[in-house]
Formats: sequence, structure tokens, C-alpha cells
Amino acid sequence: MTDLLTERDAWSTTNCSIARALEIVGTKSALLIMREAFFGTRRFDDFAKRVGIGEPATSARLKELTAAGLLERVPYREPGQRTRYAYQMTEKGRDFLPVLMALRQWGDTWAASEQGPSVVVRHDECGAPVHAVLQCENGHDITYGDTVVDRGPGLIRTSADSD
Amino acid sequence: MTDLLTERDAWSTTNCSIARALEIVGTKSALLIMREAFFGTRRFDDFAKRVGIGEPATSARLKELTAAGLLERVPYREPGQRTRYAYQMTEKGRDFLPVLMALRQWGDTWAASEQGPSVVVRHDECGAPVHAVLQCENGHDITYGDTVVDRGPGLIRTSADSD
DNA sequence: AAGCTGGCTAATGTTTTAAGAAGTCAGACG
DNA sequence: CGTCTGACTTCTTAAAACATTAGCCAGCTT
Repeated sequence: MTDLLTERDAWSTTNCSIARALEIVGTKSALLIMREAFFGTRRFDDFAKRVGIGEPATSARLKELTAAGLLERVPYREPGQRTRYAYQMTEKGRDFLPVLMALRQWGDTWAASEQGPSVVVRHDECGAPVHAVLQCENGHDITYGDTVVDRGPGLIRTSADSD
Repeated sequence: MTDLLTERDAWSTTNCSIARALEIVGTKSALLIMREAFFGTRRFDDFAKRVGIGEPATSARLKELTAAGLLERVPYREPGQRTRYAYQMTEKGRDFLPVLMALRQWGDTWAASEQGPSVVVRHDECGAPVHAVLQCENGHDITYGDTVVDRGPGLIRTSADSD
């Protein structure tokens, strides 16, 4: 990593993408609901049951995630049943998969039970386990030491030092 | 994704690596402190200031992250100064980078400001932006539709159906 | 038409997370 | 020897997040 610490003082942290992302999915229940959505859960009661949270929390989280566009509420109808609503992944939600995979992977490595992970995600074509890796756009594999943090176009400078 | 939903009923969700990971880093402040640690922040007051949280929260989070082994508290001494303590990344902490990169990437794509991201992470050797990608162990790139969720060795079966 | 079931909402209480202000403490420095 | 500064801790209070319980409503089944 670089020693851009001094420079960082002049940066604003309010415009951070991580902080923005966490405004939407920054609670445990939101992340666990996204996990369940990836595992295929679609119905209200199943979310509540499988995530292990109460119905009000489920309701609040599903509304927030729907409002934020990660899930959408779509009507469906099974034969002989009335119309119901399912919470489906949108593209915005599907694009969240790397976060969950990275989290799962870290948990598998550093916080797993002795028996190992309870769930494995595999590539459907070749059956090999999936994980999140860091790469640069030129395809090089990246680890912690290979990174430099740089200013982006959206950086708000706080006029040298005011604050 | 597979339709392993019915099977999922028999699974336990308490042994989930994602849930376990979130027990450690499941708060906004913990994740933002990890972000700052990646950006190079090492000192107590700097964490508080840059993350934008109060000192009690900073103290609690740093203690938890230190206890969990993502950070370590190491003494250091600048010339003419007394001994102070820095919060440094451990291997366990460094290994958390993919989660933050995936989160940043999602935020850049789906929750960024109009000006674009405020910070860019680059490969130090070639300068290309870094991102988190999903790959299987055979090196194939993976997207949402290419995954199958399977039982892992640590799966706790809840004896067919007894909740 | 009455009951049942899935899918919620409402009311209430508790726990967690956090802010803000103030105080402590160790040691360099004058 | 007293002050100052960085690094905290200790209050106190507020705001989220969440659990529990209960109730509602639509509409299929009987």
C-alpha cells in the first residue's frame, strides 16, 4: 500500500463507494437476506425462517432492498393457488454476488467450524469451487501488497485542510 | 442457480460462513474501519476522524477487530516521541481485502455519485484498476447463472425436517 | 359463507450501535 | 514540576435494529 496517508487528510470520506454501499446493505439482516436470495429463497416467510429474523425485520429489509433495486416484487401464481408475490433478484442484486462470495470465502478460511464450510458454491460446468479473486484489468492476480490507492474523479477535496 | 430450495429446508443456516463472518465484521463501523486500515490508517484518532465515528465506537470496534485477529496493536516510537500503539493489519485482516474490493466495486457501479468513484485502487506494477472477480478453481470466469450451491462438509442436517 | 393459509402490518419492548461531552493517564517538553 | 498532547475510557443519552406477540386481509378450499 502507499503512504498516501498525509494526502488522505485532504480527502473526504463521505463520498466513499463502500460507505454508500453500506447505506443500502449495511446490516446483517440485509446481507443475510441477499445470501438467501442467492440460495434461491423467494418468499417472505422463507426469508424470515431461513435468515432467522422476525417478520417485521424481514418486512423492513425486503422493502429497503426492493426500494434500492436489488430485489423486485413480482406476482406469481401456482396452479390452484391465488396470486402471490416473490422477491426476485434484479441485475443490481445479482451483481452483488462477489461481495457475498468474498465474505463466504473469508468466513470459510478464518471463521469456519471445525467440520468445514456448510455450503460450497461450484461452477456448474466443471464442478470446481468458486471464489472471489482480485485481478487488475490486465488480468494480473492481485494481493494486498500489489495495490496503490489513487484519487478518483469523484473525489471531493476539502480545500487543503479546512476540517 | 439450482432449485435446491426444498433441500435447503433440511439445512441449518446457523453454520453459515457468511453469518460467522458477519459476527465479526457485521457493523458498518467495523467495515469502514477495515477500509481505513487498508487505506493505511494506523492510529486511533485517525480511525475515528476518517471513519467519521465517535471515540467510544472507535474504541469498541478496534478492540473487537483486534480480539478477532484482523488487526494487531503494536507499539511504535517516533524519535523524540513516547511509545505509541498502532493498529496494523494481520494476515487475517489482509485476507479481507476481497470483501472490501467487491463492496467498493458494487458501490462504484450501483451507488456512486455522478462524478464517479472518489478512490481508485490500481495494480502497482501496471497501473490498471483492480476489481474482484469470481472464478472457479480451474480459472473459468463465473457469473450468477454459472453457480451451483452444494452441501459442504460442515453442513448440519436437521434430521430431515424437525425444524 | 366460513375457515384456513400465506403474507404481511402494528404495537411494544429490548438490545445493539453510536454520538457527545468529559475525564484519565502516560510521558515528552519547557 | 506543571503543561500539553495523543490515546484512550467513562459516563449519559439517542437512534437504529430486532424480537415477540398479535392481528389483518385476500382469496382458495369446503
